[in-house]
Amino acid sequence: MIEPKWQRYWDVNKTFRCPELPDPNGAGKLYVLDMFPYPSGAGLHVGHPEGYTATDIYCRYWRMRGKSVLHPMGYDAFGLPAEEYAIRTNTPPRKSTEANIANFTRQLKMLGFSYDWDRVLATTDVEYFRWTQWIFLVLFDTWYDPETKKGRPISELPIPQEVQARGDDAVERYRDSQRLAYQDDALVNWCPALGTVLANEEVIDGRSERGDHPVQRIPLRQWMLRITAYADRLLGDLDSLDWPAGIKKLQADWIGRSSGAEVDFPVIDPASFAQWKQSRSASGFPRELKRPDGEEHVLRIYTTRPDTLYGATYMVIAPEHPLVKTITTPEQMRSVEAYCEAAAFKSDRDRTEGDKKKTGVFTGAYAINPVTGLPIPIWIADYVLISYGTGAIMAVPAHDTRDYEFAKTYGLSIVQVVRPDSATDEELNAIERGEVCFAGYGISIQSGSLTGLASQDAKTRIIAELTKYGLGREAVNYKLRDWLFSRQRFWGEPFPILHELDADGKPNGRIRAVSPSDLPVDLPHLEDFKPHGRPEPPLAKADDSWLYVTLDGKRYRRETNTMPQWAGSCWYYLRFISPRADGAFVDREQEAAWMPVDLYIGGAEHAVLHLLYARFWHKVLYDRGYVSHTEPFQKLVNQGMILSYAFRDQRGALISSDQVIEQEDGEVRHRETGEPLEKIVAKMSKSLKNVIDPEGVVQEYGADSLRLYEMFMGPLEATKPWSMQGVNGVRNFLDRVWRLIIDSRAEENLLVDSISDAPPTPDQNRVIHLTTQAVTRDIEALSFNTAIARLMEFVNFFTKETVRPRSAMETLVLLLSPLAPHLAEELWQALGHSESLAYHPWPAYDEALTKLSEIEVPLQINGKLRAKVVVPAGCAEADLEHAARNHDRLQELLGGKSIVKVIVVKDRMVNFVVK
RNA sequence: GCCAAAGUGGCGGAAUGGCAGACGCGCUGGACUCAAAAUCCAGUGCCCGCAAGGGCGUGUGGGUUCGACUCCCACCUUUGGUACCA
Repeated sequence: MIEPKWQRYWDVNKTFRCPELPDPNGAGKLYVLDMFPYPSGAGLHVGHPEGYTATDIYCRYWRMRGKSVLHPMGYDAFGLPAEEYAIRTNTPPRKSTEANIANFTRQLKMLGFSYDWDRVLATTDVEYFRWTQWIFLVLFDTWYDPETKKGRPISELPIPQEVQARGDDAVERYRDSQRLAYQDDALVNWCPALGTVLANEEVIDGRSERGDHPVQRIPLRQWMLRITAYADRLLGDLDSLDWPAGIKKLQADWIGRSSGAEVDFPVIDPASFAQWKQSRSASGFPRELKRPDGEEHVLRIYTTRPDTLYGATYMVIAPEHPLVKTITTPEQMRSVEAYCEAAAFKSDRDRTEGDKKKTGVFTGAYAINPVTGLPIPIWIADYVLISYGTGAIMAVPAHDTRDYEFAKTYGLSIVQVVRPDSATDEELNAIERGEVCFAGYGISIQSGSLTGLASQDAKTRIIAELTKYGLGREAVNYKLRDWLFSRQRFWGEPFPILHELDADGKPNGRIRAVSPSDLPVDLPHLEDFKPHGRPEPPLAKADDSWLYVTLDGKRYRRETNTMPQWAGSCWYYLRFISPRADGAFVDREQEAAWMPVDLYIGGAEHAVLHLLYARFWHKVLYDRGYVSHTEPFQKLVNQGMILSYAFRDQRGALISSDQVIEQEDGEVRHRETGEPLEKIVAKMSKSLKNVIDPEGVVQEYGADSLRLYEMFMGPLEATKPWSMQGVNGVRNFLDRVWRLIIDSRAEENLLVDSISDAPPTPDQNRVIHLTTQAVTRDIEALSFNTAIARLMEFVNFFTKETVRPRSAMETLVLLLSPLAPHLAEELWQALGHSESLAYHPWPAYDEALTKLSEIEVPLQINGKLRAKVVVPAGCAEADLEHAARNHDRLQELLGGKSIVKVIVVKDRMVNFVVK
């Protein structure tokens, strides 16, 4: 078994240990990162080795090219599955997590990845999350200055006069409200059965994804991170990144910047509108609306289409809007209350999923359209979300599909104010009659001073007018929300936060950060961390000795929420740089030397959450001067998903693969019914019994075969199906490489007789240089499938050669070594080397030697291939044309036709255009 | 609905606008063998033809070009993602 031998060798010799700083005499630094795995009990699946092999090849290649390579691995080990498993088996999560990590490490080493194992870390290591907590304190100690567009220390926060006047307590509260980490009452998905809040993604149709338990929306005081402050920078800096365009777009859409205007609609008697307008004209547009009081109410809306303001025929506010209670008329109160109550029960997802039938209820109240002066009805509908914009909209049914649908349902009036630039009369009539909704840009009509303007110009114009009369202003909105950062779970990082208690032992609302010198705040030992059905975190059940702290004569209770799983993965790439650093989360000098990550490979499922969260933390750390770059991951590549074959019967039902018989003619039938089945490609799943276990593949075919197959399947970024026959194919190739060099009849590794010290023949030399060139280019481009194909061609060629120069075989072994390192090391040794080839210089190639002296050039007539002519390589175009014209076959075909034009491409082709 | 990626032999897939199908799987034939496996050699897009050769071929329809898998337009299909964001 040569694989364990070399794995031991690399381990014992620490072959892939990375220096603290890049070698100043080397070819530069390279930081290559894998998305570290969640160590589940199931072990590695075939998707892990795909990305990990790709990065491993890249690293091994660049080491041979002389770069200092940082290539670490770790574990993202906090999280709900571990906790659930712990509850089921009644074992502490730390114990099962450690066992899973040990298993993952064993499996990863079995695949021969060239990680620097001295740098391994887990987010659950106390010494790791000590610094996760420390970074949280940085967030807590930072406010975002919109002037400089930077995060700054909270001590530099200017305190407004009126706050200062109200005393220290008010100042403290004001500071707390401006921090990047702050507490807020948020509506959360609370699942009593699971005893935790759930992310929106974990709730389906009002029930939990796990266990199918009911989920309620309840307000809970939660920790939030002010990621919205960084929305503009997170969006703008995407430009500088070498990421797939699709992922950038996904992030941009997630941030969801839109621009438009805010407009105020007064809820008053039409008779007093003129007076209101005049007072607004004088006072200007108020920065913030006063809390609802007295007679005069104002609805502020946000719109991206202020140019359609004249077409606003009604308004809609969210059921949670603060004005619901105050403006609803007594007659409507009952139905409004019923509607709002029903809406409260639904989650955001519920409200937006399923059938999109619009529902709503009339408040009985009217607002004045500030440009037409006409009263328009105010409705409540759950298609308006309180969490976006101002929670209220102006409805323009003629030019917004949602408003249109709503208006049609409730018989509200539709007024057209935009005419399409180009449309048939029929279409124009249909819009005019309100039979269709036109949501595009065009020319404003029936819109006062805007009439005749193109939509974009109308926007600019109306915003100017609104601003002038104090009715509105230009505004920007984001879909991105602040990040709900706390969880009611045991298995996560405790917050380094203390709540001050009053004399009765109740929190008085003042909070205090744990001093950095008192970190880490370790998890307490809990006998019972099971959910109890109340939204109190499990840590509340900790011993008093953990829970209560006395500092400076004051009593405090620890924060009992824990951080979400994302926390640890937000900065692990920094810890890898100096994993044992004691005085800081990362060593400054080393950070500056290794960052940014030059290549980051992982699945596309992290396109938004992890990659956005990590960028956010990095920018805060940058603003506070702790890291030297604005972005962490310079180049990102998403590996494609590996699928597996599955079977479907005539009704379309999926059939478990152990129920299937494949016949010799390729037909597949059901084992019991004999029914013919369709072979399809599907995600691997337990129920389909089509899961491929990488460990089993290693046992049967070897790690090099698994690595090579996963790279040979197709382009790294493509989704592709697994085929065991394909694994066998690459295994055959590796065997052929072995037999090319090693005499398999002998017991020991003796070289085959045909290997000689003779120099390569010109033909052989051409193959050597051509292959070196192609493999070099392909590995650098992460095009491993074609690199392997080129090596196969090399082997096919030399298998036929009866004299195989040693130098050619050495080149082959070196070119193969990043892809199939175990076999390559063994062959390298057999070829007489005592050192590992891991740092042996990569073979060089001479482009001149890759060229043939004579080439065959295709001859076309009217673009159709008709003949070929052999000419010296690089021969002049005139000579090439001459050779083509003199070609017998071509002359025959050209006979009697007049040549209109001849296109000659040097070394490529000649095309005769004839009539 | 919207967004993204992709449609090439029996299958996975190759092809800076210039010989479509590299490489692998599968299949067919041959060598070796008592036989089988393994291995090696040859062939393998489809159609017509004994052959030489010819015709047709990269989802569909159009376009640009001397020349299109590749560029442009429209459409169809598949796979991901997303969902009332005003």
